[in-house]
Amino acid sequence: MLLRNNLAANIRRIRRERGLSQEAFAAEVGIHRTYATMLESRKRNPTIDVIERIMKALNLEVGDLLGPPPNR
Amino acid sequence: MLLRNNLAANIRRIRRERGLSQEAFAAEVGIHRTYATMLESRKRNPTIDVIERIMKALNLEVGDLLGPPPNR
DNA sequence: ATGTGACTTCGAGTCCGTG
DNA sequence: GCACGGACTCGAAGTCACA
Repeated sequence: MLLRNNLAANIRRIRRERGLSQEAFAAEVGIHRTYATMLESRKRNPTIDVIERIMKALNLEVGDLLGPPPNR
Repeated sequence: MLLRNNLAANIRRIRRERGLSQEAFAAEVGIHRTYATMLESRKRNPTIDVIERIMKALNLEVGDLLGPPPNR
């Protein structure tokens, strides 16, 4: 399993758990709306600074974002 | 604590635990010698693909690399 | 509200070397 | 063996128009 895929799945899952649209999520994190879309579709290869901003904005641990997503 | 700092400390710690030089470590992971130096000195902002290559090369979990380093 | 292609700028990542 | 530097390429960051 690729880290990039874990990230995509975890973002989408957590974002929906919290009832956020991609736009609201992007605003929280401080990234562009379209960039958020691209992360969820595994089209980009983000740096750890971006990962960090997501973690801080959503109060997450690294495992929550990059670990294997719960299989559902 | 910044993710970039965790990474730097964890790489250096694990690399030394395994008795690898920076050069040997870089060769294992498949990155450049000088880039390995820069990661350990927190001078660069790697992508998650690089993180992944380090994890796979050294058989690590995300928490081992990006989590808070053991305080010793 | 989500997704895509295209664009510019700047830094990720490599390669040469030095002390 | 490690830190640091300059010069280079290409891809990530960040944005937009449009569907």
